[in-house]
Amino acid sequence: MAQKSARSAPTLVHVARLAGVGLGTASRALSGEGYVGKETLARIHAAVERLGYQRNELARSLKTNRTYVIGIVVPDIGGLFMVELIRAAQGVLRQHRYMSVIAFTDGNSDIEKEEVEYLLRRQIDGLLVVPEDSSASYLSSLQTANVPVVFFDQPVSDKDFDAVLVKNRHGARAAVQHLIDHGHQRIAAVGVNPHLYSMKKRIEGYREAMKQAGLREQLVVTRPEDIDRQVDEWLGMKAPPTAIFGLNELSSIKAIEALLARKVRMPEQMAFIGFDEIQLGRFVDPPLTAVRQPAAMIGEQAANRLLERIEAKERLPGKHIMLDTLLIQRRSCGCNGC
Amino acid sequence: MAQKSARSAPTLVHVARLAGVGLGTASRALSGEGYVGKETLARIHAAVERLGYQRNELARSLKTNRTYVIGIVVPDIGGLFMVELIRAAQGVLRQHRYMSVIAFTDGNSDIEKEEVEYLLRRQIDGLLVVPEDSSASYLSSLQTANVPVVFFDQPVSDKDFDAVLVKNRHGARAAVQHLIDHGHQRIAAVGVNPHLYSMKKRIEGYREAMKQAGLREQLVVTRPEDIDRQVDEWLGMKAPPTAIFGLNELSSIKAIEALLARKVRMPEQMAFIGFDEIQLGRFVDPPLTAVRQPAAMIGEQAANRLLERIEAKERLPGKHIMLDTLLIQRRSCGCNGC
DNA sequence: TCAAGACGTGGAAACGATCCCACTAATACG
DNA sequence: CGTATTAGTGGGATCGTTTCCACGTCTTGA
Repeated sequence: MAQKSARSAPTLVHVARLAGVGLGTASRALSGEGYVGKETLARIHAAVERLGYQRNELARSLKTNRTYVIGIVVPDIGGLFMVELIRAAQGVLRQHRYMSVIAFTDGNSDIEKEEVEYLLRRQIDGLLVVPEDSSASYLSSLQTANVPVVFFDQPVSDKDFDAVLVKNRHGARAAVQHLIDHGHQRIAAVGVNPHLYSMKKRIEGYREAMKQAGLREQLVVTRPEDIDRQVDEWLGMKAPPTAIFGLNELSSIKAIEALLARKVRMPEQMAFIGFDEIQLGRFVDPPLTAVRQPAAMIGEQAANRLLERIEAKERLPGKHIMLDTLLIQRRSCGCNGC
Repeated sequence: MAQKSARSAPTLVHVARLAGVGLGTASRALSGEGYVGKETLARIHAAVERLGYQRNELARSLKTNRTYVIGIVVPDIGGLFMVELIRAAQGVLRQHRYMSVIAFTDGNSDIEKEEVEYLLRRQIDGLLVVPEDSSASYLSSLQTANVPVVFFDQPVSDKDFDAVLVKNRHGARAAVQHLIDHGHQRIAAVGVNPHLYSMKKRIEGYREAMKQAGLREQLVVTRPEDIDRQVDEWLGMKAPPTAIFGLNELSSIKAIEALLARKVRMPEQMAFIGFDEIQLGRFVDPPLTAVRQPAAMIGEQAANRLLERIEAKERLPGKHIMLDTLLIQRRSCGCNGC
């Protein structure tokens, strides 16, 4: 049981009473809608001041059917990518007077479903979700609750929903092509979480580039903790790869960690490009070349689209927004100084 | 205006009607409190199923005066420290069926006040705050709203409030002492944000250690972007410092960045210890020695204390919980292999 | 002079739950 | 047999707002 103050918090009724006005008038005065006399207004404000009145947003939301709360559901907040993305989305929402609540799912779709449904019960006005898999089990709840949703980073199978995506396939392909342009023939790729949409697309990109150049794929998708061993294996081959492509942040971190630990010279002995920048990428020797995702832009675009949907009176058709990646050329790929 | 579904969401009234029972009975059935017949229960559940009923938590909270929402207010989520801390707190809260909403203040105390007051209006059940300065302007609002609060990382001047803190002074002192034990005489310290409580305490620790050893202080507290220049200046001195102590995460990053850029050999030419671990600390050559804060523990302890306060019927006295730091000895301090 | 508007106001009915109270039936106990 | 007690139920008041409606009182302009 929550403790109660001796005198519990003042309500609008108290304010109205103290100001000597009707309840309706007090409400109008504070919401700023509708007529209210200048002098009355002053009296009401004085009363508010005196009592330290704070409006109860719960009651207000119940009546207006509007909470001004947006739920953001993401798997995790490990890397910079998510942080930036969330921050950007939050910034946009905040400007429109929405507050956001963030829920983490740990990459578990059951938790994801649970959180989404809980948020719906809380009557949030909108939802931003990085879904764990494309067949999210709560899609029907969303439909019936009729709450605007925008998906991030991974689309859902139902075409009625919006999604903001980056060109994973295209970005991966460009990165691998860049390695090929440097003359590499044996290019290995390493990743985790094969069921993720973005991972699939990046793998596609890798494959396309390799196939087009007539090169043999060396693709390993595994658990993070096995990457170290994998790098070892590659280094031990008679004809080891001369370049590694890290398919996401975590893979890149593990791979780089392994390479650094073995004092492999980059890029001479092994070139490297990662999808996603990693925090130490700029400092490490050599600085890491990487495919940068426009995290902030993803966040902004998603938030904007969500607001659009919330404001819209009619039902909007689903829309996919595709964003470009950018190849940040530093030195681990063999470029120098660019 | 939020769009409305053709048929708006079903309420308990609809459920009760469909099941052919009274409103009260339906409520009791779903909350699980009070008597309700076995057969009736089944009928109600069937109705819930049929209608896809989801309880409206807003209405419920309004009546029960309990939201099961905790606000977490932090300056920023730049580094690992905050992420870990928040995650830990959230984990504990989640287990007790509380959901948390996170608000960022950008280190701006006006935003901080705004966010806290907004959260209070939303009738949250408790608050976890990393305050920007100890004289937080909204303390009186907190008192009158009578909402349980626990402060993190920095206490507020009012002794009635709880705070979970780390032994900043002690940790800093131990780190500097460690450098002294390695034989260093000229130990510089660099930091930012002098008004922060934690920064002040660390500076105290640095000073104490230096004074006790009879060494001359070389302390610079400045803006992050000036650290590069500062390191330059130190390196250019006739008798340059032989060790640097980074007073927090950001300072350490900037300093290390500067040292790496100038290819300063560590620890031979310059030893380094940072307060707070930095993400690249483990990978950089040499691996960085650092004072580790028990981030997860801070989060847990704070969450637990908050729950204690929420559950308590009487008014609890303010309590400070102090946690130990840990010196992670890697190689940048001159130790090797330990 | 009178009707039409603009201003300004108070009261009551929601919003969707909880929960207390009153009431019935059936069982138990002396 | 009378009276507690337990199990089960329905209804209404209530949480703190917003919002609609009715009803005044002034200005206007024809």
